[in-house]
Amino acid sequence: MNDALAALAEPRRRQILELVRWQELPAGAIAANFEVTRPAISQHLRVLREAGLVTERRDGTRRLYRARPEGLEGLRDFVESFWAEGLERLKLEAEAEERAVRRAEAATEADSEPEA
Amino acid sequence: MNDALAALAEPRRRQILELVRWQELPAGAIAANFEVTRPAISQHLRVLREAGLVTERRDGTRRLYRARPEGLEGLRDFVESFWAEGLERLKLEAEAEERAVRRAEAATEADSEPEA
DNA sequence: ACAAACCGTAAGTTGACACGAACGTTAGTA
DNA sequence: TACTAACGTTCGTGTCAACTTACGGTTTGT
Repeated sequence: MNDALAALAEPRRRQILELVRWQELPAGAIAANFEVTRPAISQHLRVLREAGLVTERRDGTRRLYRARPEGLEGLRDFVESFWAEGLERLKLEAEAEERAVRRAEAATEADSEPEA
Repeated sequence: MNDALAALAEPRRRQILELVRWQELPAGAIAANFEVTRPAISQHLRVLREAGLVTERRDGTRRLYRARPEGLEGLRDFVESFWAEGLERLKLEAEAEERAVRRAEAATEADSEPEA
């Protein structure tokens, strides 16, 4: 999960990941979509591969890359738990707030009723 | 989503986020949990705040911070869609592979049967 | 064996960022 | 008003990563 976060933090690597999301593409074809040099893309592909976000398959002189969704599993679990538990916390606080308001209202009634 | 990824890429910011996940804490108390100086933590808190991952509330001279799970919504959607569609793609490919195997088996039977 | 195609690697440069030291700001207190 | 506490901010420094250029390696075709 840690590696996936660092790999995804780079915008260009997210673009590369989008490219090989549905298609299997050779490194040269991927590099042709950007304005940076081919070695730069090659380095990005290595980071993505070491993070488990892409697979590499050799076909003759070419190397074919493809997105690997399983590499996002750890990050998915992290985000999902943080998201779910965070909303749960907000819900509990909202309920506690509501109870506090009701107590305040009850106290106000108790104060004003003797006067009424 | 973009900002959240860059903010979470830093390990220390993830630790800070864990600290204020359930508690609301002042900057000094957060800094006391680490071996870096308070200004460094203050800068991290600013990054987290600008990324929408924490809320800041002033109480006298102190500033209280707390995790803000809604800030993860964009990143959650990104990861979730990539994850779900990726697994769907793998499933479709597995089915296509199975059909190819069946065709190959049928062709083998058709070749061998005339000899039998 | 030789050349071409495809790709990764090594070294150097540059920009971004985390960090520490010093200073500034706001709020509470005598 | 002085004084202190709790933070934030600015500036200079070191480090890391993305990029380019140049080079080396591997596979395919002749």
